[in-house]
Amino acid sequence: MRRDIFQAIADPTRRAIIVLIATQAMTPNALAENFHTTRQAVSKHLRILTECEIVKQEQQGREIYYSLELKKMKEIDKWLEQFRKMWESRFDNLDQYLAKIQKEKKHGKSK
Amino acid sequence: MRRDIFQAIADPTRRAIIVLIATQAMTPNALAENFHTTRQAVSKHLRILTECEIVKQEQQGREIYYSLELKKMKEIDKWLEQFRKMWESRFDNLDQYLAKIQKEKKHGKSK
DNA sequence: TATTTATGAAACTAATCGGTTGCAAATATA
DNA sequence: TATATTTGCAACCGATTAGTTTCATAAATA
Repeated sequence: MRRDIFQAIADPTRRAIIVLIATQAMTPNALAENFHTTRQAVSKHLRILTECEIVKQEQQGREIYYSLELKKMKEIDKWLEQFRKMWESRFDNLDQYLAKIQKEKKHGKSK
Repeated sequence: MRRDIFQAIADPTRRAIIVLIATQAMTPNALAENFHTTRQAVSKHLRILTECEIVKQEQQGREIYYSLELKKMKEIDKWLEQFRKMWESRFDNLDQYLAKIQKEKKHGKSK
């Protein structure tokens, strides 16, 4: 299946699952209790998240604990990087500009 | 239409559009030249991006220039925040630990 | 061993998605 | 004014999506 992490986090239920397992590993049954869907639906979401390597499994007897693969979240962050530079540079430049003209006002024009 | 920013960025063409207009405003026609789809398909993507307020329009005669609404990108960043805290505390600590033991290997145990 | 529990997978369905073609409206140009 | 250009919108279509129900398997428990 041709799924990437951006499609994976497009679904609100999957985002909620991601948030839930971020702090502690959970079983499909425990996860399903948090949603108004069947356990099987949650299982399908977990399948997709597993395919994208966003979650990892750890079997314990007949239970399977799912937990978050944090480094995959970093991939989204990496894509955002290019825009972060922009919004940071815009405001930073404004700050610098304001600081500059304020300095010039005080001390007279000096490079 | 029940669309949010996460669904908006799920489509690769829309992500490419976002990147293209991030640096300079562009018309639908100019944008369409960058993809193997019709202008109308690009127009539909722009409609979705507009509904999500990810892009803003500026009419100039019969042309419409689309540009990025940077602050919407920040919303994704905001969601990522909760995970960033985690990976920074985990991986940065790991990096520091690795750097530390490497240093100790070279120079002998020194703080 | 028989039963219950936890899980994934298959088959099906209604809704949505991304694309197309065709058209209408508005603006620029001949 | 007649024509060309730029654009958005509607209607349609095949593929995908998220959900359901049903079933099979494996592990725990009675």
